[in-house]
Amino acid sequence: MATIKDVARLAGVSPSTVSKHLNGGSVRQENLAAIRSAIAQLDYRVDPIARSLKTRRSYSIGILLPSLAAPFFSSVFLASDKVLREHGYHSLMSCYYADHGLERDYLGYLISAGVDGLIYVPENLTAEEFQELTARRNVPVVQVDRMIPGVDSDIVLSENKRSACLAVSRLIERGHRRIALVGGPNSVQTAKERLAGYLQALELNGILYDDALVLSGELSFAFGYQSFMELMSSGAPPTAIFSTNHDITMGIITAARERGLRIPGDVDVFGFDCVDVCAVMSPPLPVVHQPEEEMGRMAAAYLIQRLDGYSGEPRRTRLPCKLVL
Amino acid sequence: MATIKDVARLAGVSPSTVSKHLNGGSVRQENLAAIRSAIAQLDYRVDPIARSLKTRRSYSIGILLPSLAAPFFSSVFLASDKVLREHGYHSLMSCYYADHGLERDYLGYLISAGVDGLIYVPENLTAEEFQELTARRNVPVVQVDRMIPGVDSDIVLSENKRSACLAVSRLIERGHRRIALVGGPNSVQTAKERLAGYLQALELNGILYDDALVLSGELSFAFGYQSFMELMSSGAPPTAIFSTNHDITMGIITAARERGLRIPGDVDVFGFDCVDVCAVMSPPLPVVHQPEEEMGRMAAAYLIQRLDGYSGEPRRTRLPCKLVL
DNA sequence: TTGAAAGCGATACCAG
DNA sequence: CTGGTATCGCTTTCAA
Repeated sequence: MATIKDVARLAGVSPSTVSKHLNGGSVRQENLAAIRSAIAQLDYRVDPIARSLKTRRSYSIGILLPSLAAPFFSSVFLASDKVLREHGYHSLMSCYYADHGLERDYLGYLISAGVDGLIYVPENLTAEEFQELTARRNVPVVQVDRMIPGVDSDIVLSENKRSACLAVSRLIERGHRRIALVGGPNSVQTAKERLAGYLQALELNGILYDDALVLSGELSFAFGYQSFMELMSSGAPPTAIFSTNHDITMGIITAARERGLRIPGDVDVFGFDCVDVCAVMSPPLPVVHQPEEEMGRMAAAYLIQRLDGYSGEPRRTRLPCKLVL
Repeated sequence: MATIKDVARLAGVSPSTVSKHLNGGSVRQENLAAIRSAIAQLDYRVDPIARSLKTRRSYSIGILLPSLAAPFFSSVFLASDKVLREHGYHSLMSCYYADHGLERDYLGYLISAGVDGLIYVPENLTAEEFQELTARRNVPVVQVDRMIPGVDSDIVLSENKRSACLAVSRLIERGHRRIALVGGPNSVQTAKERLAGYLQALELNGILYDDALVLSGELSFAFGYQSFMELMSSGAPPTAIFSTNHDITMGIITAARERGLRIPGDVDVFGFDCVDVCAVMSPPLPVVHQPEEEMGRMAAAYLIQRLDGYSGEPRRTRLPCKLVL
């Protein structure tokens, strides 16, 4: 691997001059030509490691997320990546597969591995763990989609409670009184908020809360499938289900079909996310659509502002969702 | 941020001694204590950037993949991550969202960003582009799931042709003669191989190839959905469909249900991947199951061997798939 | 505009 | 075992 010195030597200038050119400075015509040719000849490329040791910038952004296989994240991070790239950054993702140990480890790793900033979708970390891992490091973090209560960072969320309430209200308007909720664990703040919205809708409509109708568990296809079977096997099954997660929704739909139950004929279902998939069903499955692209863009924008020196109070943005019926 | 010098000063030893301890060397008892206490007191952590400038090792492995939202990749990289971690490495993923420009850019970026090795799922790059981007760099690459023809690296694939042939043969055994294939673009080697298996099965069974029954396109839900509609709207629709991709399969199933066609009653479908999802349908959708975990583990193992100095010929491994009926 | 020299934070060699 | 010194590759004064 050629170094900047090799280039300098071949071009007959000093390393400083090469460096200057590399970083957009102006150089005398003839030197410019010589440097360019030397670079081409040697296939020289700057070593980002060495560069960032000196500059303390790597122009890479860490993305820490719990799961690869969710269209929601795919959309969010495609959008954030686009913005980041426009500003000269690259995204480096680490997936912790919803594992607490991995989440800790990768958070610590990314923070000290030299990323300039971090977009983080938390799941199981406590505020204390987070503080400990990020203390003294000067890496701005933006939490997306979820948040660790007690962690002060920029945050981009959607209006989970409000959207959930609207969705459930919709089901109530359609005449349902026994509405189940199948969602994520309470350790996930976002799941809690959606549950709160569900409860609010019940309350607003004078419907009594029935413990047996609320199932919280893994954000997975399997959990959705099992939950459906469980709910429908009970003595008093719900007439409608509000599912607060994509994978869960898919599990529910599959289970319903397997049981020979029509949606929405026999049981009504309201989902969250996965608009593309749901829109194509017949009839389309109504869902709460989160503004993935905007969430991604905004997270990236917040991060870039911090990297550009902005140091105001942590911002908490709640983006509105749409009900797609 | 405290540096090794700060620690040395506080501990009353030289940086070299601290470094020795940091890297597992033995140090006199009293110094050990002093160093440890200094590290704790200062919350010192080694700077991986500086370290890797010197050692030329970052203990990070790049993972370059075309898509986040595929359970297949999730399984593969969970498995590879596990192996890599056991050997002290971390995974850093970049997703290029099936975009050629992004694929190029991120490949170049990762290669020069200091990853020690790369696990790569290619899609659109030519061998020339690949060579150019990786030339002179000494980063071992393992291709997984797909391959760029002409690129000599370790490769872990599954037996695409054979599995496809078996799957289609199965459909033929069930009495089908008009079998459609819906799969990926020809630029993806793996898609080609599966098509080849399909053709082989037809030939072995004396079935004439019908151009109208073979649809190649994006590896997406939408393409599967459209393809199904197109196939079933034609004058002579197939009685069975072989789908060579998860997302495509989901699109097909959705479309079939929308049309009110029963699987396998009205139209038979054989899929690829997404075993968990397909197993839970009723009746379970038969699929070719690739050994994701083993693919991931093996890719990681190959990489680690290279990083440990192994320099034999590039290895091409074909892992057998299972038909899950 | 240019280049000599210092330094980013850590490791490695080698003499003591 | 210990520590001085050189060095990794690049950027950054600062004087010329």
